[in-house]
Amino acid sequence: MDLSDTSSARSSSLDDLEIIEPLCAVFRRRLKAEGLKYTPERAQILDAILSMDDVFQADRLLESMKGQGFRVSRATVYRTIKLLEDAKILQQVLVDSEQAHYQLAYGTHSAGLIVRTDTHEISSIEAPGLLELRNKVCAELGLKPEGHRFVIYASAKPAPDA
Amino acid sequence: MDLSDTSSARSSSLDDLEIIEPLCAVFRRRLKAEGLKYTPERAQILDAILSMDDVFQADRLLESMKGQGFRVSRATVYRTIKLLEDAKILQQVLVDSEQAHYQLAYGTHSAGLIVRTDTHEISSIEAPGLLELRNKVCAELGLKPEGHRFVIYASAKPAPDA
DNA sequence: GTCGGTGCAAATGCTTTGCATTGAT
DNA sequence: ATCAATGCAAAGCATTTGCACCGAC
Repeated sequence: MDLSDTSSARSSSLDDLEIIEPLCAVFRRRLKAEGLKYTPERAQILDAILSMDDVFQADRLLESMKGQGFRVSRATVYRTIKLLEDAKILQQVLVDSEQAHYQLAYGTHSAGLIVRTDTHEISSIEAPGLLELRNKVCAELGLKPEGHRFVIYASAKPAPDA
Repeated sequence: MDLSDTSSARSSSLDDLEIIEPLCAVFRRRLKAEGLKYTPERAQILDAILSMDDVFQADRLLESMKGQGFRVSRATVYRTIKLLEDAKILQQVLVDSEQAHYQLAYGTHSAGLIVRTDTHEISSIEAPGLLELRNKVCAELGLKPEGHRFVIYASAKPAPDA
């Protein structure tokens, strides 16, 4: 199963489609291309993901869905997340070694994240030059870059008084 | 338990000590400062770590030790790794969401890693400017930087023929 | 009507923990 | 001697999987 295939009639990348085509349509198309089915559960899960924070965890997603009255099983949530990863709609981000975190892959976040060590909030950041740095390093080593990730850990500054 | 305390007689940071003081001495001192014991198992584990690859996993460490005829329990390995992390001798690096990976914290690796997606080899890299980038981003957000990590995923270049 | 999908519960795999015993200081 | 450390086996947790039933195509 390779949902990342882009050699269909519309071969544009996700980046191009995000604005003009809703993600659910992208997903549906990728599924069909693999002979897989676009079920209500999968639609609901993608929908719920769109209403989550930038970076979320599978368990929180399930929790959120249950809170909204959806009846999905944990297994289906995990299975669908995996499908969305395969389809390059979702990507895993490594924040800590506890639970997997995910974020939408469209919009070409510069793969930069800032993790608040005090509040545990996570957000994407603009960190220019990473791509170039990555490519330079890979070129020097004679390797083909596949991806990269930059995570900053930070906390609130101490009160400026005293 | 706070092994990271550096307010003892010798208050220099690990970075200063790495060359002039063997890590086992550092560890021993930090343990003593906390009223903990420097056991043969702990010494052996630290020793085994020094002979591991730059980046290693707890399980591989245990395996390697068993291969060398040491008789440590899995529990002790995990417990000691945690102590070494507390003591800032070891640090966790996030490479994938499967298993935790560790590397020695001394030597001020620039917190850059390259992960081969084909062979799964992991090595540290020099990636200049990351610290500055981190500090700049944090300054803009009014946050205090605590740490950062840059991971590049790459594979062998396809054969240059054809 | 066919496969693939779903939910459930059991299984997995890494890591942690309770407890009785052992050992460093 | 004391109090922490060890080893074992059991427990925990996030995630995955087997299986019987269900439903999208």
